[in-house]
Amino acid sequence: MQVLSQEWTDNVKRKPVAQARKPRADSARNRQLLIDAAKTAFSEVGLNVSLEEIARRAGVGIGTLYRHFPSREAVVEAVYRRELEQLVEAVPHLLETSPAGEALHRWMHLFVNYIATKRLIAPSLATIAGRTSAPHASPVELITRAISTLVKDAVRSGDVRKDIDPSDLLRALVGVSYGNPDAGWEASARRLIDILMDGLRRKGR
Amino acid sequence: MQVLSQEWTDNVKRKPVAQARKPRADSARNRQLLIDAAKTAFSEVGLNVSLEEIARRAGVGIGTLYRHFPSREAVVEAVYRRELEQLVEAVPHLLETSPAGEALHRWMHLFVNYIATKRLIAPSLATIAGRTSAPHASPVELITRAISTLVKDAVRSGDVRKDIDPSDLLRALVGVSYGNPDAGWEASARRLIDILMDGLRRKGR
DNA sequence: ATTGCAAGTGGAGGGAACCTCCGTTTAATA
DNA sequence: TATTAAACGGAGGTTCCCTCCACTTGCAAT
Repeated sequence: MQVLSQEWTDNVKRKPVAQARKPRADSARNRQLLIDAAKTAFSEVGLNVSLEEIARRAGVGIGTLYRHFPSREAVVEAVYRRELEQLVEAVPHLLETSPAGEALHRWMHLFVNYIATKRLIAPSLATIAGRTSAPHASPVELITRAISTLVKDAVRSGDVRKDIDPSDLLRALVGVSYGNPDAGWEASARRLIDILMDGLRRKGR
Repeated sequence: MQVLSQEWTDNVKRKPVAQARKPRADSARNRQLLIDAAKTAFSEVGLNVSLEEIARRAGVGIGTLYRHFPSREAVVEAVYRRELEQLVEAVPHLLETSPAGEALHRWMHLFVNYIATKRLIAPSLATIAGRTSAPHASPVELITRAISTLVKDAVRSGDVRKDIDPSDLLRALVGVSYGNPDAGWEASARRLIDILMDGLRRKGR
């Protein structure tokens, strides 16, 4: 489920004049440790947590953090990117291990996690938004594709009613997550999602 | 045109047991100097300009800055608030010194200034949004009221056509300012405003 | 296995920014 | 003019940022 690091992906595409060596295992491991540590540190301490503390939590030196992420924003972006990746890549996994209806239901809860992270880091994400280079699909696209797959499967298997448009469902998810008083929005969103799911299951009896 | 400082307004309301002394003139002056310095420093250096530089530009000590604004966010908020105040309070002044049509035109350009500031400081404004206490009118309300006054006067005086809804005009202003590529949005917005104004003046001939 | 070495690591340290604290100054009143 | 509380300023302790480089480690070739 873990995706390869961005650097490695890039290296593969590099011109193969004396082809590059495989990246070291510890490098990739440390990168993951740093992103994990950053995510929890952001939520526990706040967005202004010192980079030194993030390095400490990850069990690496501050120099290592700076090699992987040249700036605070790079750290934030990495956290966000990974969250998005996990959301998208969870789809095939969920469809393999659960009935399609339940896969959809679980994914909607993952979506709440994603929004939680996004809310947390939105302030410093703002400055880098709109800077996406050409070959990257937009988050909205990726998410739309993901939910469409799930809905289609769930409809085909008869787990949910036919008259449901994935885009409508996505709008509902965004609605229950965003247009909300700040305190307790997450619990509220999860309750509403469960209700929504119940509604989806009674297929227009 | 300058509004009284927040502190003084509050003091007036305080219980008059041995009534408070008038606040010192230098205090209010320094507050204004700080806000001015902060605004230009933000636009010239960036949002991360050090508070020490802001104090230096204002010609006051760092301790003075911290007495007036306990945190960086407080500075940002003060800049934004004053910008909003100026936008709203410009209305009567403009109406006194210009024909109603020109007052409206000039105000629309002030609106671009306001948006420019807002764009600049939006990232750190995000964290304090939605924290407004009860007795404060929302920015949208204030602005709507302002533009309504201007439009009504301009219609009454015959400077602009009758079939113009202030809300529509506001939406247009937001449109030309926001939904735009980042570079050069300001010049573009000003050109469009001039065109818009020409349109408003030909009263459905 | 051994070895060469590029890639990766860690943390000391210089510099910048934050923020407090308190002795000094100054504006408002009597 | 004298009094006094409010406001000022900036030294300095603390924290954080970020670079630099001597050291370590994993990959690949032998």
